[in-house]
Amino acid sequence: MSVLTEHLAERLKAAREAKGLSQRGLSALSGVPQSHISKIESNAVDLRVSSLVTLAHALELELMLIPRQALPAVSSVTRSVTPKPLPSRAEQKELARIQHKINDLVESAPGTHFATVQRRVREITQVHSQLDAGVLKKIRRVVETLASSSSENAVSQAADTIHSLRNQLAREAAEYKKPRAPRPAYRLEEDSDD
Amino acid sequence: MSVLTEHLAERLKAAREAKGLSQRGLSALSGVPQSHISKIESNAVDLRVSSLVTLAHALELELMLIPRQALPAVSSVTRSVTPKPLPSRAEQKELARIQHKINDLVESAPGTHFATVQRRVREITQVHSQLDAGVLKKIRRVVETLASSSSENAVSQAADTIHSLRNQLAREAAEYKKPRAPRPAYRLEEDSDD
DNA sequence: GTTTTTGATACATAGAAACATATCACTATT
DNA sequence: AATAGTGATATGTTTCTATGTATCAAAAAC
Repeated sequence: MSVLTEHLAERLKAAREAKGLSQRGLSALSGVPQSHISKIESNAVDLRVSSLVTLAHALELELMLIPRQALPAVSSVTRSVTPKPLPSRAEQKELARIQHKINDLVESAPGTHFATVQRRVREITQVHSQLDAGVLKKIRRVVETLASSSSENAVSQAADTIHSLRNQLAREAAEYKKPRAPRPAYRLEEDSDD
Repeated sequence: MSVLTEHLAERLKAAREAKGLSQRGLSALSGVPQSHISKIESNAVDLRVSSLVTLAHALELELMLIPRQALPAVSSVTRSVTPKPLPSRAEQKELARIQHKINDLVESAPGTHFATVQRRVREITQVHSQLDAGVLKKIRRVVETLASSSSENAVSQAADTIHSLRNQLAREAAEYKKPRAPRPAYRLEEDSDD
Protein backbone atom coordinates (compact mmCIF):
# COMPACT_ATOMS: atom_id res chain seq x y z
CA MET A 1 0.00 0.00 0.00
CA SER A 2 1.18 3.37 -0.83
CA VAL A 3 2.68 5.03 2.18
CA LEU A 4 1.61 8.30 0.70
CA THR A 5 -1.96 7.90 1.59
CA GLU A 6 -1.75 6.90 5.17
CA HIS A 7 -2.85 10.26 6.44
CA LEU A 8 -5.81 10.05 4.19
CA ALA A 9 -7.09 7.04 6.05
CA GLU A 10 -6.76 8.90 9.31
CA ARG A 11 -8.49 11.94 7.97
CA LEU A 12 -11.43 9.95 6.76
CA LYS A 13 -11.77 8.05 9.96
CA ALA A 14 -11.51 11.20 12.01
CA ALA A 15 -14.09 12.90 9.86
CA ARG A 16 -16.44 10.00 10.21
CA GLU A 17 -16.07 9.84 13.94
CA ALA A 18 -16.42 13.57 14.20
CA LYS A 19 -19.85 13.10 12.78
CA GLY A 20 -20.66 10.35 15.19
CA LEU A 21 -21.11 7.90 12.39
CA SER A 22 -20.33 4.22 12.55
CA GLN A 23 -18.79 2.52 9.54
CA ARG A 24 -22.16 1.02 8.81
CA GLY A 25 -23.76 4.40 9.12
CA LEU A 26 -21.34 5.89 6.67
CA SER A 27 -21.88 2.91 4.46
CA ALA A 28 -25.62 3.54 4.39
CA LEU A 29 -24.98 7.18 3.72
CA SER A 30 -22.46 6.74 0.97
CA GLY A 31 -23.31 3.40 -0.53
CA VAL A 32 -19.83 2.09 0.05
CA PRO A 33 -19.85 -1.30 1.78
CA GLN A 34 -18.83 -1.32 5.41
CA SER A 35 -16.23 -3.96 4.72
CA HIS A 36 -14.63 -1.66 2.25
CA ILE A 37 -14.71 1.32 4.54
CA SER A 38 -12.96 -0.74 7.13
CA LYS A 39 -10.23 -1.63 4.69
CA ILE A 40 -9.88 1.95 3.62
CA GLU A 41 -9.60 3.26 7.14
CA SER A 42 -7.04 0.68 8.06
CA ASN A 43 -5.13 1.80 5.04
CA ALA A 44 -5.29 -1.59 3.44
CA VAL A 45 -6.26 -0.45 -0.02
CA ASP A 46 -5.23 2.02 -2.64
CA LEU A 47 -8.70 3.23 -3.30
CA ARG A 48 -10.01 4.82 -6.44
CA VAL A 49 -10.64 8.49 -6.62
CA SER A 50 -14.33 7.94 -7.15
CA SER A 51 -14.53 6.03 -3.89
CA LEU A 52 -12.61 8.68 -2.08
CA VAL A 53 -14.84 11.36 -3.49
CA THR A 54 -17.97 9.46 -2.58
CA LEU A 55 -16.87 9.04 0.99
CA ALA A 56 -15.56 12.57 1.28
CA HIS A 57 -18.81 13.83 -0.03
CA ALA A 58 -20.79 11.90 2.50
CA LEU A 59 -18.59 13.44 5.14
CA GLU A 60 -19.01 16.93 3.77
CA LEU A 61 -15.46 17.14 2.60
CA GLU A 62 -14.13 18.19 -0.77
CA LEU A 63 -11.11 16.81 -2.47
CA MET A 64 -8.81 19.49 -3.72
CA LEU A 65 -5.45 19.89 -5.35
CA ILE A 66 -3.55 22.61 -3.62
CA PRO A 67 -0.36 24.18 -4.93
CA ARG A 68 2.51 23.46 -2.59
CA GLN A 69 3.03 27.13 -2.18
CA ALA A 70 -0.46 27.64 -0.88
CA LEU A 71 -0.27 24.89 1.68
CA PRO A 72 0.50 26.95 4.77
CA ALA A 73 -2.24 29.42 4.05
CA VAL A 74 -4.73 26.72 3.27
CA SER A 75 -3.89 24.77 6.36
CA SER A 76 -4.40 27.84 8.41
CA VAL A 77 -7.73 28.59 6.84
CA THR A 78 -8.87 25.03 7.22
CA ARG A 79 -7.88 24.99 10.80
CA SER A 80 -9.78 28.14 11.54
CA VAL A 81 -12.97 27.33 9.71
CA THR A 82 -13.61 23.89 11.01
CA PRO A 83 -17.28 23.19 11.56
CA LYS A 84 -17.95 21.81 15.00
CA PRO A 85 -16.52 19.37 17.45
CA LEU A 86 -19.51 17.06 17.67
CA PRO A 87 -22.46 18.15 19.76
CA SER A 88 -22.28 15.43 22.35
CA ARG A 89 -21.79 11.72 22.33
CA ALA A 90 -25.13 11.10 23.90
CA GLU A 91 -26.91 13.19 21.33
CA GLN A 92 -25.28 11.38 18.50
CA LYS A 93 -26.34 8.11 19.96
CA GLU A 94 -29.85 9.35 20.29
CA LEU A 95 -29.84 10.31 16.67
CA ALA A 96 -28.62 6.90 15.68
CA ARG A 97 -31.41 5.40 17.67
CA ILE A 98 -33.94 7.53 15.91
CA GLN A 99 -32.56 6.57 12.56
CA HIS A 100 -32.82 2.97 13.51
CA LYS A 101 -36.45 3.35 14.44
CA ILE A 102 -37.19 4.81 11.07
CA ASN A 103 -35.28 2.17 9.27
CA ASP A 104 -37.56 -0.35 10.88
CA LEU A 105 -40.60 1.57 9.78
CA VAL A 106 -39.31 1.75 6.24
CA GLU A 107 -38.67 -1.94 6.17
CA SER A 108 -42.07 -2.73 7.55
CA ALA A 109 -43.72 -0.62 4.88
CA PRO A 110 -41.52 -0.01 1.86
CA GLY A 111 -42.53 2.29 -0.90
CA THR A 112 -44.38 4.63 1.44
CA HIS A 113 -43.51 8.10 2.54
CA PHE A 114 -41.53 6.55 5.33
CA ALA A 115 -38.66 6.57 2.91
CA THR A 116 -38.94 10.31 2.61
CA VAL A 117 -38.84 10.69 6.34
CA GLN A 118 -35.84 8.47 6.36
CA ARG A 119 -34.08 10.69 3.90
CA ARG A 120 -35.00 13.81 5.81
CA VAL A 121 -33.51 12.41 8.94
CA ARG A 122 -30.41 11.44 7.07
CA GLU A 123 -30.18 14.99 5.84
CA ILE A 124 -30.53 16.45 9.24
CA THR A 125 -27.65 14.30 10.32
CA GLN A 126 -25.60 16.13 7.77
CA VAL A 127 -26.13 19.48 9.37
CA HIS A 128 -25.27 18.33 12.86
CA SER A 129 -23.56 21.60 13.63
CA GLN A 130 -26.57 22.77 15.55
CA LEU A 131 -27.80 19.43 16.73
CA ASP A 132 -28.69 19.59 20.36
CA ALA A 133 -30.87 17.76 22.81
CA GLY A 134 -33.81 20.01 22.04
CA VAL A 135 -33.76 19.37 18.36
CA LEU A 136 -33.34 15.69 18.90
CA LYS A 137 -36.30 15.58 21.22
CA LYS A 138 -38.42 17.16 18.53
CA ILE A 139 -37.29 14.68 15.96
CA ARG A 140 -37.83 11.78 18.27
CA ARG A 141 -41.32 12.94 19.05
CA VAL A 142 -42.14 13.17 15.38
CA VAL A 143 -40.81 9.73 14.71
CA GLU A 144 -42.59 8.19 17.64
CA THR A 145 -45.84 9.72 16.62
CA LEU A 146 -45.23 8.08 13.31
CA ALA A 147 -44.84 4.66 14.85
CA SER A 148 -48.38 4.75 16.17
CA SER A 149 -50.44 6.77 13.70
CA SER A 150 -48.93 6.22 10.32
CA SER A 151 -51.54 7.50 7.94
CA GLU A 152 -50.22 8.59 4.57
CA ASN A 153 -50.89 12.12 5.60
CA ALA A 154 -49.25 12.01 8.98
CA VAL A 155 -46.16 10.51 7.48
CA SER A 156 -45.60 13.09 4.80
CA GLN A 157 -46.34 15.82 7.27
CA ALA A 158 -43.68 14.39 9.51
CA ALA A 159 -41.27 14.48 6.62
CA ASP A 160 -42.02 18.13 6.10
CA THR A 161 -41.55 18.92 9.74
CA ILE A 162 -38.14 17.38 9.80
CA HIS A 163 -37.23 18.98 6.54
CA SER A 164 -37.99 22.48 7.67
CA LEU A 165 -36.25 21.78 10.92
CA ARG A 166 -33.19 20.83 8.96
CA ASN A 167 -33.37 23.99 6.91
CA GLN A 168 -33.60 26.05 10.02
CA LEU A 169 -30.54 24.38 11.45
CA ALA A 170 -28.67 24.84 8.23
CA ARG A 171 -29.50 28.49 8.27
CA GLU A 172 -28.25 28.86 11.79
CA ALA A 173 -25.14 26.89 10.97
CA ALA A 174 -24.36 29.16 8.08
CA GLU A 175 -24.17 32.13 10.38
CA TYR A 176 -21.86 30.75 12.97
CA LYS A 177 -18.57 30.43 11.32
CA LYS A 178 -16.94 29.98 14.60
CA PRO A 179 -13.29 29.13 14.44
CA ARG A 180 -12.59 25.80 16.03
CA ALA A 181 -9.55 23.62 16.17
CA PRO A 182 -9.94 20.53 14.04
CA ARG A 183 -7.08 18.47 12.72
CA PRO A 184 -5.01 20.00 9.97
CA ALA A 185 -6.05 19.04 6.50
CA TYR A 186 -4.59 16.10 4.72
CA ARG A 187 -0.96 16.38 3.69
CA LEU A 188 1.12 14.11 1.57
CA GLU A 189 4.39 12.52 2.52
CA GLU A 190 7.64 13.58 1.12
CA ASP A 191 8.82 11.09 -1.42
CA SER A 192 12.52 11.58 -1.39
CA ASP A 193 13.98 9.67 -4.26
CA ASP A 194 17.49 9.02 -3.19
CA MET B 1 -16.42 7.23 -15.75
CA SER B 2 -17.28 9.04 -12.69
CA VAL B 3 -18.65 12.43 -13.52
CA LEU B 4 -17.37 13.58 -10.19
CA THR B 5 -13.82 13.74 -11.21
CA GLU B 6 -14.01 15.56 -14.47
CA HIS B 7 -12.60 18.74 -13.06
CA LEU B 8 -9.73 16.78 -11.71
CA ALA B 9 -8.60 15.86 -15.18
CA GLU B 10 -8.65 19.48 -16.20
CA ARG B 11 -6.74 20.54 -13.15
CA LEU B 12 -4.02 18.03 -13.76
CA LYS B 13 -3.68 18.90 -17.37
CA ALA B 14 -3.60 22.59 -16.63
CA ALA B 15 -0.99 22.07 -13.96
CA ARG B 16 1.15 20.05 -16.29
CA GLU B 17 0.93 22.59 -19.05
CA ALA B 18 1.58 25.38 -16.63
CA LYS B 19 4.91 23.74 -16.03
CA GLY B 20 5.61 23.40 -19.68
CA LEU B 21 5.74 19.67 -19.40
CA SER B 22 4.69 17.23 -22.07
CA GLN B 23 2.87 14.07 -21.10
CA ARG B 24 6.07 12.18 -21.71
CA GLY B 25 7.98 14.65 -19.60
CA LEU B 26 5.56 14.22 -16.76
CA SER B 27 5.74 10.51 -17.29
CA ALA B 28 9.50 10.55 -16.89
CA LEU B 29 9.16 12.74 -13.86
CA SER B 30 6.48 10.73 -12.14
CA GLY B 31 6.99 7.23 -13.42
CA VAL B 32 3.43 7.03 -14.68
CA PRO B 33 3.24 5.84 -18.29
CA GLN B 34 2.42 8.46 -20.85
CA SER B 35 -0.44 6.37 -22.14
CA HIS B 36 -1.96 6.40 -18.73
CA ILE B 37 -1.52 10.10 -18.28
CA SER B 38 -3.31 10.62 -21.52
CA LYS B 39 -6.22 8.52 -20.35
CA ILE B 40 -6.32 10.33 -17.06
CA GLU B 41 -6.33 13.75 -18.65
CA SER B 42 -9.06 12.80 -21.05
CA ASN B 43 -10.99 11.63 -18.07
CA ALA B 44 -11.19 8.10 -19.35
CA VAL B 45 -10.25 6.40 -16.11
CA ASP B 46 -11.20 6.37 -12.49
CA LEU B 47 -7.68 6.50 -11.26
CA ARG B 48 -6.38 5.30 -7.96
CA VAL B 49 -5.43 7.67 -5.25
CA SER B 50 -1.83 6.58 -5.41
CA SER B 51 -1.68 7.56 -9.06
CA LEU B 52 -3.30 10.85 -8.37
CA VAL B 53 -0.92 11.56 -5.56
CA THR B 54 2.08 10.59 -7.63
CA LEU B 55 1.10 12.91 -10.42
CA ALA B 56 0.08 15.71 -8.11
CA HIS B 57 3.37 15.40 -6.39
CA ALA B 58 5.30 15.65 -9.60
CA LEU B 59 3.32 18.78 -10.33
CA GLU B 60 3.98 20.26 -6.93
CA LEU B 61 0.39 19.89 -5.85
CA GLU B 62 -0.98 18.42 -2.68
CA LEU B 63 -4.15 16.45 -2.35
CA MET B 64 -6.30 17.68 0.47
CA LEU B 65 -9.66 17.06 2.02
CA ILE B 66 -11.28 20.36 2.73
CA PRO B 67 -14.36 20.81 4.88
CA ARG B 68 -17.21 22.14 2.81
CA GLN B 69 -17.43 25.11 5.05
CA ALA B 70 -13.87 26.11 4.33
CA LEU B 71 -14.22 25.90 0.58
CA PRO B 72 -14.74 29.56 -0.22
CA ALA B 73 -11.86 30.67 1.91
CA VAL B 74 -9.59 27.99 0.55
CA SER B 75 -10.48 28.78 -3.01
CA SER B 76 -9.69 32.37 -2.42
CA VAL B 77 -6.36 31.59 -0.85
CA THR B 78 -5.48 29.19 -3.60
CA ARG B 79 -6.35 31.70 -6.22
CA SER B 80 -4.16 34.33 -4.69
CA VAL B 81 -1.09 32.26 -4.04
CA THR B 82 -0.56 30.71 -7.42
CA PRO B 83 3.10 30.23 -8.27
CA LYS B 84 4.05 31.46 -11.70
CA PRO B 85 2.71 31.55 -15.19
CA LEU B 86 5.50 29.65 -16.89
CA PRO B 87 8.74 31.45 -17.66
CA SER B 88 8.55 31.24 -21.41
CA ARG B 89 7.80 28.56 -23.92
CA ALA B 90 11.24 28.85 -25.44
CA GLU B 91 12.95 28.43 -22.13
CA GLN B 92 10.98 25.34 -21.36
CA LYS B 93 11.96 23.91 -24.68
CA GLU B 94 15.55 24.65 -23.99
CA LEU B 95 15.31 22.85 -20.71
CA ALA B 96 13.78 19.84 -22.35
CA ARG B 97 16.64 19.84 -24.79
CA ILE B 98 19.15 19.90 -21.99
CA GLN B 99 17.43 17.04 -20.27
CA HIS B 100 17.54 15.07 -23.43
CA LYS B 101 21.26 15.61 -23.77
CA ILE B 102 21.79 14.28 -20.30
CA ASN B 103 19.57 11.31 -20.85
CA ASP B 104 21.83 10.37 -23.72
CA LEU B 105 24.87 10.71 -21.54
CA VAL B 106 23.32 8.56 -18.87
CA GLU B 107 22.44 5.89 -21.36
CA SER B 108 25.90 5.93 -22.84
CA ALA B 109 27.43 5.47 -19.41
CA PRO B 110 25.04 4.05 -16.85
CA GLY B 111 25.99 3.71 -13.25
CA THR B 112 28.15 6.80 -13.30
CA HIS B 113 27.61 10.17 -11.73
CA PHE B 114 25.77 11.17 -14.85
CA ALA B 115 22.68 9.84 -13.15
CA THR B 116 23.18 12.31 -10.34
CA VAL B 117 23.43 15.15 -12.79
CA GLN B 118 20.28 13.87 -14.39
CA ARG B 119 18.47 13.97 -11.10
CA ARG B 120 19.74 17.43 -10.31
CA VAL B 121 18.42 18.71 -13.57
CA ARG B 122 15.11 17.06 -12.94
CA GLU B 123 15.01 18.78 -9.60
CA ILE B 124 15.75 22.14 -11.05
CA THR B 125 12.82 21.64 -13.35
CA GLN B 126 10.68 21.43 -10.28
CA VAL B 127 11.56 24.89 -9.15
CA HIS B 128 10.92 26.53 -12.48
CA SER B 129 9.50 29.60 -10.83
CA GLN B 130 12.73 31.43 -11.34
CA LEU B 131 13.85 29.69 -14.46
CA ASP B 132 15.05 32.19 -16.97
CA ALA B 133 17.32 32.30 -19.97
CA GLY B 134 20.31 33.11 -17.81
CA VAL B 135 19.91 30.14 -15.58
CA LEU B 136 19.30 27.89 -18.52
CA LYS B 137 22.43 29.09 -20.20
CA LYS B 138 24.42 28.17 -17.11
CA ILE B 139 22.95 24.73 -17.01
CA ARG B 140 23.50 24.17 -20.66
CA ARG B 141 27.11 25.19 -20.36
CA VAL B 142 27.63 22.76 -17.52
CA VAL B 143 26.06 19.94 -19.43
CA GLU B 144 27.98 20.65 -22.58
CA THR B 145 31.22 20.73 -20.71
CA LEU B 146 30.23 17.34 -19.46
CA ALA B 147 29.77 15.96 -22.93
CA SER B 148 33.41 16.57 -23.73
CA SER B 149 35.37 16.11 -20.53
CA SER B 150 33.53 13.55 -18.48
CA SER B 151 36.00 12.59 -15.82
CA GLU B 152 34.47 11.21 -12.64
CA ASN B 153 35.46 14.41 -10.97
CA ALA B 154 34.10 16.79 -13.52
CA VAL B 155 30.80 15.01 -13.54
CA SER B 156 30.18 15.08 -9.83
CA GLN B 157 31.29 18.67 -9.73
CA ALA B 158 28.73 19.46 -12.39
CA ALA B 159 26.09 17.81 -10.28
CA ASP B 160 27.04 20.01 -7.37
CA THR B 161 26.94 23.12 -9.47
CA ILE B 162 23.44 22.41 -10.66
CA HIS B 163 22.34 21.42 -7.22
CA SER B 164 23.42 24.64 -5.60
CA LEU B 165 21.93 26.54 -8.48
CA ARG B 166 18.65 24.84 -7.76
CA ASN B 167 18.85 25.70 -4.12
CA GLN B 168 19.46 29.28 -4.95
CA LEU B 169 16.43 29.38 -7.19
CA ALA B 170 14.33 27.70 -4.57
CA ARG B 171 15.43 30.29 -2.07
CA GLU B 172 14.49 33.09 -4.39
CA ALA B 173 11.19 31.44 -5.18
CA ALA B 174 10.33 31.18 -1.53
CA GLU B 175 10.54 34.91 -1.15
CA TYR B 176 8.33 35.97 -3.98
CA LYS B 177 4.88 34.91 -3.01
CA LYS B 178 3.41 36.99 -5.70
CA PRO B 179 -0.31 36.65 -6.10
CA ARG B 180 -1.28 35.46 -9.53
CA ALA B 181 -4.51 34.31 -11.05
CA PRO B 182 -4.46 30.59 -11.72
CA ARG B 183 -7.51 28.47 -12.10
CA PRO B 184 -9.55 27.85 -8.97
CA ALA B 185 -8.73 24.68 -7.16
CA TYR B 186 -10.48 21.46 -7.91
CA ARG B 187 -14.09 21.22 -6.86
CA LEU B 188 -16.43 18.29 -6.82
CA GLU B 189 -19.78 18.05 -8.48
CA GLU B 190 -22.96 18.09 -6.55
CA ASP B 191 -24.44 14.62 -6.33
CA SER B 192 -28.06 15.21 -5.71
CA ASP B 193 -29.65 11.97 -4.67
CA ASP B 194 -33.28 12.39 -5.55
C1' DG C 1 -26.22 -11.18 31.71
C1' DT C 2 -28.20 -11.02 27.33
C1' DT C 3 -28.62 -8.56 23.16
C1' DT C 4 -26.86 -5.00 19.89
C1' DT C 5 -23.55 -2.63 17.79
C1' DT C 6 -19.10 -2.02 16.61
C1' DG C 7 -14.87 -2.67 13.54
C1' DA C 8 -12.14 -6.24 11.41
C1' DT C 9 -11.78 -10.01 8.43
C1' DA C 10 -12.70 -13.83 4.93
C1' DC C 11 -13.79 -15.27 0.36
C1' DA C 12 -15.41 -15.46 -4.32
C1' DT C 13 -16.22 -12.74 -8.33
C1' DA C 14 -16.45 -9.07 -11.65
C1' DG C 15 -14.55 -5.40 -13.56
C1' DA C 16 -10.93 -1.94 -14.03
C1' DA C 17 -6.64 0.28 -13.41
C1' DA C 18 -1.91 -0.01 -14.30
C1' DC C 19 1.61 -1.35 -17.09
C1' DA C 20 4.66 -2.14 -21.23
C1' DT C 21 4.88 -1.47 -25.79
C1' DA C 22 3.74 0.21 -30.09
C1' DT C 23 1.48 2.82 -33.51
C1' DC C 24 -0.73 6.94 -35.55
C1' DA C 25 -1.79 11.42 -37.14
C1' DC C 26 -0.29 16.38 -36.19
C1' DT C 27 2.46 19.88 -35.19
C1' DA C 28 6.61 22.06 -34.49
C1' DT C 29 11.79 22.13 -35.46
C1' DT C 30 15.63 22.14 -38.30
C1' DA D 1 10.97 18.20 -47.25
C1' DA D 2 12.77 15.48 -43.48
C1' DT D 3 12.85 14.96 -38.62
C1' DA D 4 11.51 14.99 -33.95
C1' DG D 5 8.08 15.71 -30.43
C1' DT D 6 3.26 15.93 -29.35
C1' DG D 7 -1.24 13.62 -27.53
C1' DA D 8 -4.39 9.89 -28.43
C1' DT D 9 -5.11 4.97 -28.91
C1' DA D 10 -4.74 -0.25 -29.17
C1' DT D 11 -3.56 -4.66 -27.29
C1' DG D 12 -2.54 -8.04 -23.98
C1' DT D 13 -1.44 -9.17 -19.17
C1' DT D 14 -1.24 -8.58 -14.42
C1' DT D 15 -2.81 -6.77 -10.36
C1' DC D 16 -6.11 -5.19 -7.25
C1' DT D 17 -10.33 -2.46 -6.17
C1' DA D 18 -15.02 -2.99 -5.24
C1' DT D 19 -18.98 -5.50 -4.10
C1' DG D 20 -21.82 -8.95 -1.70
C1' DT D 21 -22.30 -11.82 1.90
C1' DA D 22 -20.99 -13.67 6.12
C1' DT D 23 -18.65 -14.32 10.38
C1' DC D 24 -16.12 -12.83 14.55
C1' DA D 25 -14.61 -10.98 19.00
C1' DA D 26 -14.98 -7.00 21.74
C1' DA D 27 -17.33 -3.04 23.31
C1' DA D 28 -21.70 -0.83 24.45
C1' DA D 29 -26.65 -0.74 25.48
C1' DC D 30 -30.38 -2.73 27.42
